[in-house]
Amino acid sequence: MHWIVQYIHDMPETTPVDQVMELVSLLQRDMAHSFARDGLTEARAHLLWVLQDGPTTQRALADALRVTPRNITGLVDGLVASGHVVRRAHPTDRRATLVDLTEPGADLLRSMTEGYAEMHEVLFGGLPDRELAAFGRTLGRVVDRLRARLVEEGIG
Amino acid sequence: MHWIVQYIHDMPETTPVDQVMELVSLLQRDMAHSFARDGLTEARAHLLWVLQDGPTTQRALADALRVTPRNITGLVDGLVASGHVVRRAHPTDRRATLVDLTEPGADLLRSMTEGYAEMHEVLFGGLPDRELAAFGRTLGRVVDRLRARLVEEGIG
DNA sequence: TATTGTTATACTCTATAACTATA
DNA sequence: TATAGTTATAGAGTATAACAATA
Repeated sequence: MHWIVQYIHDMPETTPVDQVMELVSLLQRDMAHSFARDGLTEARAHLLWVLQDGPTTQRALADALRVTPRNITGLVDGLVASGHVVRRAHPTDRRATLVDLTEPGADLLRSMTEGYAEMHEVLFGGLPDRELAAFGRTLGRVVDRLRARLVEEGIG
Repeated sequence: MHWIVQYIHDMPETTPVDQVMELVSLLQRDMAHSFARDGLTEARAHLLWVLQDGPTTQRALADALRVTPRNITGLVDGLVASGHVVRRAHPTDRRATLVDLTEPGADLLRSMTEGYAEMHEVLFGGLPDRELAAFGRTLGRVVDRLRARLVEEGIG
């Protein structure tokens, strides 16, 4: 299938898998840059992102970020120090801690959400609707395949 | 454009950007799992991958991996300890060190290359040629846009 | 003077294990 | 007993700064 990309970019060795890998690499760099500009690391940005859904226990954050509870302690410590979140007592479970956004944290999350929305324009702006629709259909299948593979391998 | 994915997956809030982000997330997890199975971290796997092109100076590795030369010292130390690479004297520049694959390192790189080739089947196997071609065309444009954005922002 | 790679130091993310408080 | 979060400890990746050897 080399010809697909050859035709467009004249890069004789580029395959669709290469394109996907480059997309991943570019997106990682772009996001890391955005987060750093906001004074965030990727892990802390991820945690903040999860807090969109409201105050969350550290246990739930550990599940969402797929890291151990111990890591959440450190990430929350950092975000408390930077003034983005606060720890609050859980109303019914005295073992648990709720992590909640501060006002500056909520502001930052809002700007992150706006950046996420702008990503649509960056990636797909000006693309014909039919082309975008077809792309979305195929991408949906690819994502489903990959998700199935992870489940198969017991990574899910 | 929400309807695109709604139509297929009945996930009312999923956008093409969400799909791309999930693709990135799933691929990261899949790769991290593969590398760990081979006793590698992502950073060391990346370094090994660059060595496909032959013996390489640490300076060149730093550029390829986009990290400081100091980091390369640590990564190469680890790969030397695990027996995957060796340091060799540069034939003409006595300041420089060439990093080269050992036989076990070359074997592992070969299996990584095979895994990369199999990724085509995982992601696209069974997809009609026309659909894959269209996907590759659109993905090429998306990657180009993203690359341009990074250059614009001075990240390139 | 500039470059290559190192030592020294520090920060972040990650993990496991042992522990306290609570359910 | 089980769960939520912490302290203790360790390893890996990253960075800057200062340095020695070489170009």
